[in-house]
Amino acid sequence: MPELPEVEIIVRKLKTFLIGKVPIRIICNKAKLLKTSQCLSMALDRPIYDISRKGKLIILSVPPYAWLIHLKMTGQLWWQHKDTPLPSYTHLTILFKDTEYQLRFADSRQFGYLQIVPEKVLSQVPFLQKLGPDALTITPLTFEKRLQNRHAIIKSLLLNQQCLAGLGNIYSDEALWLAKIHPLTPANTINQTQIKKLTTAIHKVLKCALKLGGTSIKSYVHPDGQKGLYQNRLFVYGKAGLPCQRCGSLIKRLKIGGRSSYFCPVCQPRIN
DNA sequence: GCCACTGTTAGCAT
DNA sequence: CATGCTAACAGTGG
Repeated sequence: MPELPEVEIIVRKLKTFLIGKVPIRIICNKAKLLKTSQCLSMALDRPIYDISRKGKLIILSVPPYAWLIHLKMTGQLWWQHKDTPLPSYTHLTILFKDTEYQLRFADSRQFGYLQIVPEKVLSQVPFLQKLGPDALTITPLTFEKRLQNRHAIIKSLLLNQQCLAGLGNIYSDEALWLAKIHPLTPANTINQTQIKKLTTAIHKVLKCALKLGGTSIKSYVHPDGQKGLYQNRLFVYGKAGLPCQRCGSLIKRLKIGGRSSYFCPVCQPRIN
């Protein structure tokens, strides 16, 4: 569920809670969600220096280690007092020095993980190595270069984190609708003007979602429990059979690579 | 109950 | 290399 705006909001809020805090213990109830190559205790008892993200991956800088958190589809991070009842499917709990608050990692589908690696080898983590440029800051020119030799359809490439990092199913569909591009369009047939429009559309939809606290459809919450509001501003995602807010035609749903794609057949005509 | 669906990604086959 | 399919898992809704 969490795509770039949701992850960015989590990072911003975690910063206000966690910078300078010293993790002293990790309680792990589901071993496969905790990936550590070295002795775990080595990574504890050091202050959190910074928190950032690359695409949808959260990175806690805890020198000389980096803690990587991926929420995948249903992962949640909660910052809660120790006496607050545990959220369902809490698999990891991180305790800190001098506070009764805890960072809790819940994930019903158990696809997410916390991986601790020496900061030195961060650039060798395969997932990070392959990750494309960030969707929030990519320029039309960079985007054009990455699309020009690709035969795949644009919807698949927007979801491909190696092509562009940060978009998921919701914001891909929203951006294509804003840019009036059919999801099945082969990437290498999209002209410069359209790529520029698509880049602008991606930036616009991500920034607006950020401003509204992200999209809370199923499980997404901020670490303090607050929910996003962008689900009220979606134009096409999940809107099959409803009128297009631009032209009134009925929104269609298409299965692309096993994922639902929503689009307006009139605003987003198939050209190629 | 059963089946189809869900916001992600890695790994494998083609 | 590029692309497409499936699995990992658990919940929800028809």
